[in-house]
Amino acid sequence: MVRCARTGKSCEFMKPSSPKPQAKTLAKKRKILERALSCFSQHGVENTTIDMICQATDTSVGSLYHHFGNKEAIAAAVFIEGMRDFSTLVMEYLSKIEPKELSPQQQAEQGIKALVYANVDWISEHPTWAQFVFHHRGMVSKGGAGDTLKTDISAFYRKLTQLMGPLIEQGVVKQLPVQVYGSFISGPVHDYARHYLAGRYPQPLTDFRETFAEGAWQALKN
Amino acid sequence: MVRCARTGKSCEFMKPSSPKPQAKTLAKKRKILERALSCFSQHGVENTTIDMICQATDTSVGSLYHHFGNKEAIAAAVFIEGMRDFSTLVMEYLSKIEPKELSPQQQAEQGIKALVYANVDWISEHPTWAQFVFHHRGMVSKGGAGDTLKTDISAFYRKLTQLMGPLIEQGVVKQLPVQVYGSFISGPVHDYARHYLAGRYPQPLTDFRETFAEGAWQALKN
Amino acid sequence: MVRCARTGKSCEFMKPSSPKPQAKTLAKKRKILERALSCFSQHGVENTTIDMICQATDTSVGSLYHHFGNKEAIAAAVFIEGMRDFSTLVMEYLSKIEPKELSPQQQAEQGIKALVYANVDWISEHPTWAQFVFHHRGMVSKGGAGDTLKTDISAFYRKLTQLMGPLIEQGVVKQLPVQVYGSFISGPVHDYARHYLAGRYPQPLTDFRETFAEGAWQALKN
Amino acid sequence: MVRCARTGKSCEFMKPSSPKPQAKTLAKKRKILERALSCFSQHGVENTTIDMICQATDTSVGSLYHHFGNKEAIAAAVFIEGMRDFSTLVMEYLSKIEPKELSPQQQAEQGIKALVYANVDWISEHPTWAQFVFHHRGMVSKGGAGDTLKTDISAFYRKLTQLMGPLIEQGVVKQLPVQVYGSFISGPVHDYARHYLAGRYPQPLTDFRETFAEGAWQALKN
DNA sequence: GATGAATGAGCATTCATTCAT
DNA sequence: CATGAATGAATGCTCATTCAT
Repeated sequence: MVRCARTGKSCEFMKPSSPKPQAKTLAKKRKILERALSCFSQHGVENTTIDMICQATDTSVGSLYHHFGNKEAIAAAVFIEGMRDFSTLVMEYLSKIEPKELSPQQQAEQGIKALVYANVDWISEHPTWAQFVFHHRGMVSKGGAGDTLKTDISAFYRKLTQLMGPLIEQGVVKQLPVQVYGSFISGPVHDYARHYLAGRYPQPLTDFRETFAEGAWQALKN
Repeated sequence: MVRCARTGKSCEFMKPSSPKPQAKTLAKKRKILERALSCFSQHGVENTTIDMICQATDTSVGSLYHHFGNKEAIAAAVFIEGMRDFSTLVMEYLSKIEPKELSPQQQAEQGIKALVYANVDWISEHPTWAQFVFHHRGMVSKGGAGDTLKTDISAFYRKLTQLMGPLIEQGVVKQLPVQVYGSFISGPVHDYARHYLAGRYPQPLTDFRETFAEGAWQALKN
Repeated sequence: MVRCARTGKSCEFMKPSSPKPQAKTLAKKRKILERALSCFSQHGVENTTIDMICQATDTSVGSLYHHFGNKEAIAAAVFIEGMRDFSTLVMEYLSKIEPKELSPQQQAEQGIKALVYANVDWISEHPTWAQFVFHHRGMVSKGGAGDTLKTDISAFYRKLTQLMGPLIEQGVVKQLPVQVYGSFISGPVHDYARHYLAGRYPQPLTDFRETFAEGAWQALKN
Repeated sequence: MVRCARTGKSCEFMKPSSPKPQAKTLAKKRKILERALSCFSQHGVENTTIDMICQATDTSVGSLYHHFGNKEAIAAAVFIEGMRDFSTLVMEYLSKIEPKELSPQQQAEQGIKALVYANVDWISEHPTWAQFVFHHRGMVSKGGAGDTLKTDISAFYRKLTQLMGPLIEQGVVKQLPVQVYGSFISGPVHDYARHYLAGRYPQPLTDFRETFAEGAWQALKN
């Protein structure tokens, strides 16, 4: 038996709905997501009402629920859209490095710095999205959309492991769990960004792009 | 003139409430704060209802409002209580360093590491409180209690500046704004802690106490 | 002039819709009715949504509205379909009695018992339909389909009067309004059936087929 | 751990709320129940909105939910109040019979007829309540109030068994399950009442008080 | 005839806050 | 100081119905 995504009710006859989203529809969904993001980051997810989103997106309540099912699903969709955008940038930066022309040390340094750059640049270019994405990871696990996210994240970690694994063995960087790597790379940037985006720090994040990159490298190199 | 904690209104006839709250009352307040914290961290602040806090604290709605004025004030009080607890630990760790017996490099290293230790240890000992405190800084500025906090925080930064200022001038550590220091010191720890406390990472924070300390030092030293 | 099934509005230019619906269409309508019934009896009419019926019948919302006009009309159609089925059985049972070969007492007894049997048997064979039909008589009067039903019911009572009228005059059964006859005949059966179908009684209705028949006869005979 | 009756949410600290209803409060509850009944019977439970009940009872939404928790619970409370009222009348009628002065046959006849009278009289005196009570038995089992009802009902059946048991053994009435007794006693009355209360039959139920009593007796006697 | 996206009035329910006792 | 009944604005969500394609 299948549950209705919207209602949650189930009925012996229900079948899994076939997913045939039209191009037109997709464009509209994307637009809704962007506007919804703007609401979320202004007021916080909990304080954003469906009504706000309706007005921001020029959509009726019914239509919103027809496409997303519920408020949480909207937030999750926004989150995933942002996460995907971010990880695209990460992959792009990493793919620019040409391992064959570099020494192990150079590979490591450039890899780590590329990750820091990706963080700094994406946050600077998409501040609202960043603020939202980095504060709502928890939200997604609940909604059914969690799977999509997990796929993305594990792909990310696989890439990271693939990159760092050999370098760890060669002793050019410290031997640590992948997660700790992540914390050294994005921790300082996110911490600063959070305060900056909240208006508590005056100097923009980009002023310290090199600082954060160099710091992460110094913290992780052997 | 005095403002009513609840209404925010003020009246020329109001007198400051008796300045010596009874021991009994204080203990009860403390208990309320702890239980409220537990609610907040279970459900999130927005999703914690006054009713939950009432039941958790064995207090009536009326009583709660009599003492705190409104929900936001309760959250702010919880936040401040935690923040104060944390900064007490920070000060304690810092005061253990004997500057006179150490070289500038040693002073710097020990100071930076002490701050990392304080973060790691406090978070490990008070995980719920930590999770709450580090995610709700924004909350307080709204409530009238913001002043109390600002006092605390500026005291903290004054202390940090006082400690690092001379060392920066002597060139033993990089020349950076105080805020960036903060990000390198607490960023990685908090990032890891957030994931760990959310159950996403298996290894406890304390396993990397030294790692995070050494990393911060490497990132900041000249 | 003809009324639009959907809007209820009428217009001088409208023509009666083609009087010979295709076999294909009829079969589909029947299927829809059966599936809709299943929904109604699972969730109750009020709690059955158009969406459920769509999924249960593999039909689009639009199509459903095209054929029936509105939700109430669907329920009414279901009701009437069931009622007609039931009354067919009643007529069949009654027509098996050969009045000419029987004494007035025998005629009366067999007639009354035939009616009880018809109730018991039809309910047992079509439990869902029965549950629905006997609980929603009110529903139809509202919808425009009421006329169809009234025709059926008055035909039923005419038949009953025609059967019992002479016997009442001859004094073999009590002299009572037709409606009271109906209550003695179907009241106990329906009461028991309601509880049984709701799962409150363990023994199936058929176990008491003869009991209910005999009881009705005893209650009504002179 | 305990669930909040209203919210459904649970929190580690919650305790079962101590039931201390004041006299004043109880009177108000009773009034609310009566007015709510009137709404329910006019529009049906599903079609009665909370708002209607609020206006009918001169109560705020909040207050209604403070006392009852949700709409279903209100309906259940109404149902139980009515059921209790009815069973009080049943007991009263039964207690008037003096078994010692009567023959077994007389005992049986008077007992059965007393039950029919109780049905006819209560329905006639409380038509709205009757209409509601006899159509919503299913409703209660869902709500937590079901236990209260089960207690009442089983008490009723115990009484009935206690009364009829010996008479069945003595052979003055047919040997049948208690439930079938119930159907013969209340089935015809309820069937007629349903139609009458719906305005489909002209003659009031009381006109056939004796008819239904005699009919039930004839159907059940040996 | 069929489809399903769009609509929006309507509903149950929540919850911070007040205030009489 | 404590209590908890009362309040009602606000919110997320549902669902019958319409209509352009």
